[in-house]
Amino acid sequence: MSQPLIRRLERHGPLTVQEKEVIQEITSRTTVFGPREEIVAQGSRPNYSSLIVEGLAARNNYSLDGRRQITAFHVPGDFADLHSFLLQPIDDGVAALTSCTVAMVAHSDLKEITKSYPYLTRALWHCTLIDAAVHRAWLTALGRMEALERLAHFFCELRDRLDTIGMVQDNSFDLPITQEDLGDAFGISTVHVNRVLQELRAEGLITSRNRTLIINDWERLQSVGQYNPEYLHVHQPLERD
Amino acid sequence: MSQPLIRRLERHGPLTVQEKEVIQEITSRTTVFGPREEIVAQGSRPNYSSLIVEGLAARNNYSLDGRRQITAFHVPGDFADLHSFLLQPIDDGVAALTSCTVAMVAHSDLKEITKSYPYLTRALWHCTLIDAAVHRAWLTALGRMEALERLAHFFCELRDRLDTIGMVQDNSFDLPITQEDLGDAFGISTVHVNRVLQELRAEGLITSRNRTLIINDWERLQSVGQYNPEYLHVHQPLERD
DNA sequence: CGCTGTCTTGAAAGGACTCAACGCCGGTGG
DNA sequence: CCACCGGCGTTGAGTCCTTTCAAGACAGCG
Repeated sequence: MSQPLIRRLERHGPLTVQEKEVIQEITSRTTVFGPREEIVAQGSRPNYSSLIVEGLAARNNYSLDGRRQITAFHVPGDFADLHSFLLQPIDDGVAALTSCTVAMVAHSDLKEITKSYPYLTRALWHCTLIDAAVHRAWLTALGRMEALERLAHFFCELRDRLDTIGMVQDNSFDLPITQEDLGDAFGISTVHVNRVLQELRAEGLITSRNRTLIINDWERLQSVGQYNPEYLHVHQPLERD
Repeated sequence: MSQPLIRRLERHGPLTVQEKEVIQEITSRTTVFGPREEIVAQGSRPNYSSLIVEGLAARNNYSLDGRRQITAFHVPGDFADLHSFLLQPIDDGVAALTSCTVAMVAHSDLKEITKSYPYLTRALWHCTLIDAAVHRAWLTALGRMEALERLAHFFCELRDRLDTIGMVQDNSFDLPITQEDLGDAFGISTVHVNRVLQELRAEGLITSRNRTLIINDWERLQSVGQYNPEYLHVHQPLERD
């Protein structure tokens, strides 16, 4: 299997043979985590960053009184905590939603990259910037959109992110996220998630059963969610020189 | 006046003379913007990043139907859109809240830094990671906290950020942010901001008059806002080698 | 002195929450 | 092979936080 990080970085421009070798090398150590298992603990100081090779993961931020906020979902090819390279301790823990294969990339290797591979450095930096751009899209959703719009927006986002890695067929994809998770991500109660999902179904926008989401009306779902995929910068070229 | 960016970066570790010279050089071109003036337009593709040298600025993200979400506030020493170096077009515009002195740092200069100054590169990357960490703290506030807690949390955050640049005296500081701005940042209506502020005042936590905020009970304000300053990474050391 | 942006207040309406109970389904173990 | 169990989804009713609309007060500025 080709390294998902290489594919991910090459979305923005080709890598040299040498760069690809470096990536291959630093991502060779992998571990498998079971569903609901914690990959990185909030408040810990790992000396590696976790790259999702396979599976779906979430970043959890528990507030002082124990409420959970999911700050990100991660698909294969995403670094779940690349920021822990420079930011310690880690302020949000990573947990597997499904069974996950994770590559542990040593921070020392990342540091070497910043010394010898300027383009790779910018590409990795770029990854963390997209992460932040998604945070901002979520901020707008949480701050200024209603529950129905938030979920519609998220389903659009997830569709596009999964599509770039070939995990969408006919606007349908696996959705191993519980209603409780959705609530914790988008600031609504589990009960209300349930009702909003019913509304999306009743509106003919989606079908969901057995952990599978089918988007029945892609145009209208985007419109309801006020979705504009630009913030994902999926194929934005990254200048090499 | 010593360059605020140098002071900012040196919070995490000393710079070499040469590094300081580089920073001094790339931040030499400055412009002044009046209150409410737009510094960078949403959707534009600037070839420089804006460093706030003096004044207070906000990042605005307008959704498709025109609602505004403020995604960040920036104090002197902050890059308002360092991410535009690698992420184009810019997804959130920058606007001055007060009169602002802004240094325009050419992206070409930043790219040169990534080629020749690994430590500076990591330090700048680090700046964008803290930016994202603040986003996550806001996500938790917007998703899982009530209006009262959100504002309490923000006042704690702002106090600490202003304190590191010497703009707080006796737990009081200038607050040139209107109630409408606060609402747009924390997902509440202007009317409700007003009522929540009254409650914070009635509880004896703050006093606010004439664009000045006085924190009367710092301990309790932090407790109400469930505030833990760790995510700001104010004095986290950044390894040089 | 009047204008305009900002702050304040009141009342009614609505979106979302909490609590509590029930249904569904796949997995486990006897 | 079936009963039990736990996780997840669904439903109903009452409550509460927050919004909207509308109007008035205040303050700085030209």
